[in-house]
Amino acid sequence: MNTLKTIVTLNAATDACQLCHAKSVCFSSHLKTEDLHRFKDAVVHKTPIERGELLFMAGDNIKSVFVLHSGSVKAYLESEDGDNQITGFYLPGDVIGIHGIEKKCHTDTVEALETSSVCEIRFNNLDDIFDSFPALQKELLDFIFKEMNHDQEMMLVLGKMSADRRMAYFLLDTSKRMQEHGLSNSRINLTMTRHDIANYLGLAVETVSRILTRLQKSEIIHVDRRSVTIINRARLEKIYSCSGNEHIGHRNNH
Amino acid sequence: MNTLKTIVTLNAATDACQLCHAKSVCFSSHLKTEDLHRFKDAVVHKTPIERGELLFMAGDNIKSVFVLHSGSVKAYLESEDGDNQITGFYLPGDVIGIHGIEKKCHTDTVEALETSSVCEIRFNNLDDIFDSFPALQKELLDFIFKEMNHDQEMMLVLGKMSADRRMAYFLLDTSKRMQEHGLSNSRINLTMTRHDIANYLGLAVETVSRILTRLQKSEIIHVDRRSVTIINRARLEKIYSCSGNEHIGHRNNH
DNA sequence: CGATGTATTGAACTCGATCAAACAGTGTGG
DNA sequence: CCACACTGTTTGATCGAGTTCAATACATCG
Repeated sequence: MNTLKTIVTLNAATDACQLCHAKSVCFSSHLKTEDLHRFKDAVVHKTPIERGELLFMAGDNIKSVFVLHSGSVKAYLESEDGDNQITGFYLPGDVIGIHGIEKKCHTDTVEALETSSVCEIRFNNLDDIFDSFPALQKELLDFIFKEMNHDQEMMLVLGKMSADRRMAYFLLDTSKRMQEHGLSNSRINLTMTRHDIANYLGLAVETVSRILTRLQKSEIIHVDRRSVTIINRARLEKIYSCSGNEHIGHRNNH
Repeated sequence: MNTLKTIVTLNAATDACQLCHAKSVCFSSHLKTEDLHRFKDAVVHKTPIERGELLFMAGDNIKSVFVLHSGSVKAYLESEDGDNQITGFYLPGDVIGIHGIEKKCHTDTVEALETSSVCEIRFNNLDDIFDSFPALQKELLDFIFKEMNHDQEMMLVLGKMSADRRMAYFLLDTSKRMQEHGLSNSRINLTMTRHDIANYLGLAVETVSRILTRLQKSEIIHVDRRSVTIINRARLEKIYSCSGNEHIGHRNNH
């Protein structure tokens, strides 16, 4: 378990990007055709990794950046006591493995939530990353800044919000991100466990479970195992934005 | 209150960097002499801002990046309900105003904690920021990545740690950063209020106050108003790293 | 001085954690 | 096909860390 897969270079690497179903959301889509060829030479497709397997671990040397091709993964920081903190969930098109670039080694560990595959963009020299593909520089930076904004937003969520608001935030944010990645924005497919959600939001599993149940009883969402459908987005947004007012149902409303 | 100061270009801009007491910690120290001249032309020194005044606000257009020259500032996110979240405290040499660059407007607000001054590095075009001074590119990126790692670390602090651990983290981290900036690492001068510390750590003011008192009674730190001296760093580190064990004194140990 | 912002301390309360147990899927192997 | 182990999820009952409310102390400054 948790072994790193060996790298397999595809013969058809040149065509791979054209055929890639994540093409439209991949940051390489911003390259001009002449650059695209050089880019493809740097790209290595890795064999899929299974649920629970690691893409890399905190401490590993960084020699490349990854773009998630299919599936979904979680990134987490390892704490001194085994109490990890999930820092994010990633979807196809997302850039992975940029944290700790300046230290030349990963600061986080990335683990597959389901069978997933990535494109690995190799660099001879880490300092090259921003020089090799000038056209990609802006895209990569945009991604880095988006990541920073997300992390700061999480500071607000974790530092200030009630459990209900955190959960509402998670559902709305996941919905938004799925939409940005070309997926349905009302039916959310949770590839992570309740435990992962709880960890990410700084809550206990039981709390996550209870809130989901309450949201369902209030007919704001519909929950079926790992599939969550947003029924009443307005009320969910109200729970997220309002600190008071909109409460989720009562103990017994029969 | 809270008005932005007008910009004053110093005649002696060329010498300013040489004379600057933050020179050794400023990222411009990595420039070669030929670049340094071009750099100085881009630098504008702003008149000092007083405690409570804003350097910029969330939503303002970004047309430059700042380096803190003297004093200290806090950055915070504004929440929909007036409940802000402080995302960081900055010391001389720190780069400020990089969040939201890809959106071309600030995502956070920066406010002086004491009389402070900054160097403003102007850019004609935001996309220039990483092209104008190739030698600075790495330094600026290092700073950005360091910031990202800090933000993620805060996710762990806010998501997983007890109030005691958060406080220990804050004291140790502040101490470390002050040392990196060439200041004493055992006597910490807190330029922010208890309220700010509480906000930053996701706690109530009263909790911060109580923990400081307890830490003092246990002879781990000495508190005198805004000045905190670390007496027993080992025990403080134990509180930070251990989740259990090392507890801070008892109610009454007389 | 009094006035104001900041800090401490005490008492009561609450949200969410923890503990405990049952339940639901999903294999796995006889 | 069923018994089983195993992992993930739900639900209930209890507990406690930290919040909230309230009052007081302290520092600084007009």
